[in-house]
Amino acid sequence: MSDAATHGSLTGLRSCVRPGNRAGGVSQCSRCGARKASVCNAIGDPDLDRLAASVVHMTVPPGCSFIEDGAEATDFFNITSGTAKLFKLLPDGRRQITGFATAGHFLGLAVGDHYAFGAEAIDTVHLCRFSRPRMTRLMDDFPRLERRLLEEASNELVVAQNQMLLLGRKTARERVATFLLERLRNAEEDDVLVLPMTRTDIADYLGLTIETVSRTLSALRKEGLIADAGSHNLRLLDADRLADIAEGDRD
Amino acid sequence: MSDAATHGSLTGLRSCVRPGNRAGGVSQCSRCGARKASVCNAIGDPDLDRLAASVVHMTVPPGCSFIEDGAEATDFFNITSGTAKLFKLLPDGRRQITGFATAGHFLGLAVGDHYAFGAEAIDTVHLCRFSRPRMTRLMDDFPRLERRLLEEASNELVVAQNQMLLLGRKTARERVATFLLERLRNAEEDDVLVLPMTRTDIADYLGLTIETVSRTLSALRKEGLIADAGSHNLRLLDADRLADIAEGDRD
DNA sequence: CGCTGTCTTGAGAGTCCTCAACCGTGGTGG
DNA sequence: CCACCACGGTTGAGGACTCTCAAGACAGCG
Repeated sequence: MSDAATHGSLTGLRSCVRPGNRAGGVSQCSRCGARKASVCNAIGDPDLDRLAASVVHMTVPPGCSFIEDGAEATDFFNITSGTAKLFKLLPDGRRQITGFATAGHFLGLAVGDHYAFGAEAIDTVHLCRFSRPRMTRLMDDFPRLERRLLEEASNELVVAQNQMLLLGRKTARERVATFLLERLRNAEEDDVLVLPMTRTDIADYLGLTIETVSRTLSALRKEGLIADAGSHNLRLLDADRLADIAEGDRD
Repeated sequence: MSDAATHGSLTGLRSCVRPGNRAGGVSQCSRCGARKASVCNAIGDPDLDRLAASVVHMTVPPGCSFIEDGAEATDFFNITSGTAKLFKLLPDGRRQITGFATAGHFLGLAVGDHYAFGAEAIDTVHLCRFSRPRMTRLMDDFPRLERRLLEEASNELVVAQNQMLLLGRKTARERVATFLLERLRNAEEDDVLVLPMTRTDIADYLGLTIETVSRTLSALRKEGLIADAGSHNLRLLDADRLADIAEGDRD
């Protein structure tokens, strides 16, 4: 944890999160934009007040961490907007980003009672915090919620296996192509994707260096497969070709 | 899926599994050696007959696959003895082993209704097969089972994140050291570990080539950190030093 | 005893990393 | 207003770690 600063922005470590407010009225959860995509949709409208009473809303400014690797796992989190990075560190500061979490993602599943990863906001992140005891009670009362969580965990496992394949067996070019297509799913438009994270984040996610990421993107640009579309935006010009590259076809 | 044969033993693809028998008597599950470590321990003795009636025992010979990537996910599996490898393939045959599953491991959690990985027996594997509908009914009737599964999935996620760190950021030497220590946990003796898998499997698990694995083991042997202990066995002579290496300390 | 498959070891090549310089943008303060 | 700095990103040259290709050693088995 020494010179992690050389690898990331690292404003983190001391959490710079505002205390947060208990969710005000009954309608809070029903108006939540992330509800459709999140585990909360396992709880029906009539019971939403139970849910709303169990959560604390929080706002995490960019660059601030809200889960610290190894800390006691006291809470679960549900992201309602923004993007966070989840990561693990080696003692010498090498970092692996294990995933980017956006609206609807549920965080905090841990073995034992300590988090096994860190989490830091990339842009401003809004999230709901559940204490463990409250969450347990919710699961007791709403079995559908528990089933939904199992479903979510299964999804994450599949994603993790894909990422292992990427990290263990794909070339830099294939990794970047895979990443771009993956980002497409989080995109609003058909071919324009938003990259709120820095090159350093992308590199730490793909198991590469920022130079290799930059060079690879430049190459794809030169080949007419992608184009700039403003700051932190990219346009995919040939997603089919990128998909071929991502799977290792031809080069 | 073309020349995967160049990367692994690959007797697989066509499943060579014997049909299997319904678990005979009530006592089958209570005598199961894997019960202690498996999700089945969520179900109390009085209900074990319900459990036993829901499973089919199967024996999978070495080298045979019992889960095929992309196939319809009709069953869950619980390994009771032996070791299986879980893997994903790229179209050109590159393989990533995402994990080794031993007694107590629960397999088959999938997103949607298709498996996202393949599974193949390394040595002779004995397992219990649950059909999805039966499993769903069991979870309905035994909420503790469902909670246990969520716990298991959380564990797997933590393991997966560690593996991503390994694949994305560790050197060959660190990877091998990490692997050896990981194997130590599955070992019966304090310092002797069993490696039922081939070098090819280890390489595909660590994101390396068999040559690099072999060279790295030779180097550790030369340094007096490990020693041969018979076929497929290794003795760890300095686990502390290996732990340092695994985390990137000094060299 | 020869065959086959696994493992080991060596030499050379290639991909990606390291080190370094440079560019562009945004914020700050003289 | 603009110089200055900090930060993120790009590009280049050289090097290192791991891969590829190849040959040989070893063990199991018909």
